[in-house]
Amino acid sequence: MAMKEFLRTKGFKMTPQRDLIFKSFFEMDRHVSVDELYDRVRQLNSSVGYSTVWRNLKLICKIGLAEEVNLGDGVTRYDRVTKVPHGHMYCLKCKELIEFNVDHIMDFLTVTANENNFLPEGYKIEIQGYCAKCRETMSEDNGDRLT
Amino acid sequence: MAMKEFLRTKGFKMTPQRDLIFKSFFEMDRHVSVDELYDRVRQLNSSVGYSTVWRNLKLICKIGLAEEVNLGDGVTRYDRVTKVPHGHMYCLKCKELIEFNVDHIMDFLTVTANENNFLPEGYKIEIQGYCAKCRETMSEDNGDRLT
DNA sequence: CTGAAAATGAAAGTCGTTTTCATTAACGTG
DNA sequence: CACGTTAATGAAAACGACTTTCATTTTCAG
Ligand SMILES: [Mn+2]
Ligand SMILES: [Mn+2]
Ligand SMILES: [Zn+2]
Ligand SMILES: [Zn+2]
Repeated sequence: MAMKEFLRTKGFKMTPQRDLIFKSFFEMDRHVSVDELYDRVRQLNSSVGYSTVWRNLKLICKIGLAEEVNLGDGVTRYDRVTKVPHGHMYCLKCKELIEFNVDHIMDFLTVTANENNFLPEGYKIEIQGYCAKCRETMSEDNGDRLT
Repeated sequence: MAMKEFLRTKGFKMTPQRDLIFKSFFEMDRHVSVDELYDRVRQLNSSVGYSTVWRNLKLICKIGLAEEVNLGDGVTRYDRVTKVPHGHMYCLKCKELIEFNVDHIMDFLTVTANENNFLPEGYKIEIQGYCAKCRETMSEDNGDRLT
């Protein structure tokens, strides 16, 4: 009942679809795309519409429980919000996202913003490349171009 | 003639359109989108096609003179490559991109990648928020929600 | 010059995202 | 509970940046 109450205070209603979508999102791996969540939700209730999943993902962001992540591959992913900001290592081959702690950097970024009179709303720290798993695979397949 | 030679060594040909597009790109503010460059090029030669501008921007990237920048607003921008990696402060209101030095951070990112056996190909360091100019405007317009 | 290969421009295609619209459901109120 | 207002839903269409296709033109090495 907690989520329902929370939503009410913000002027939103609870529905069976919404309940299912929210629960599925929080149970799945963070960083899901609309399609991925849609597929999962459909397994549990095949009548839920794509736009409903999309709208609820947006809603989850609006109420501050997730944020959109854009990695330049044309697909928006949704990342559960945690207290700790973090960075992402993004594998260009398997698309996996590995998170890493970023505390060391935050001071620097904050100061930089300040110096420029820039009001920060969010940060994005990303390393693109190839994950350990893919590096193995790739070096087996074809010499070792990557090491 | 320098660029023409350079292209030839890579198997590409020089054309009047290409020449115009390349020159326009390097004269404009970095971080242009296809549309922005297209508009500029059309001012100088209104018969150049959109796809030609697009293809040449891709080419500039392929030969290593620029890279794509994605900020999650659905528009790809093209950033001239410089020896120094840098971060971007991205104004959510006026879309301006302010660059900042990022040397302090690179060590940390390199080490982080290493620890995870991740092979880095590129980095993205971004601060999203509101630039000095927009902050002024906004606080005039409506109290000072932003300070 | 000539011919093979690359480049161009217009138009069409792609694909994830977003909006529209008619209908249904939620839920505070009486 | 019944009601009325308002939000939510699902299907389909619209959107828009990006990418490809294809017929034609241009480049440039030989
Ligand atoms: Mn994350
Ligand atoms: Mn830049
Ligand atoms: Zn991988
Ligand atoms: Zn601004």
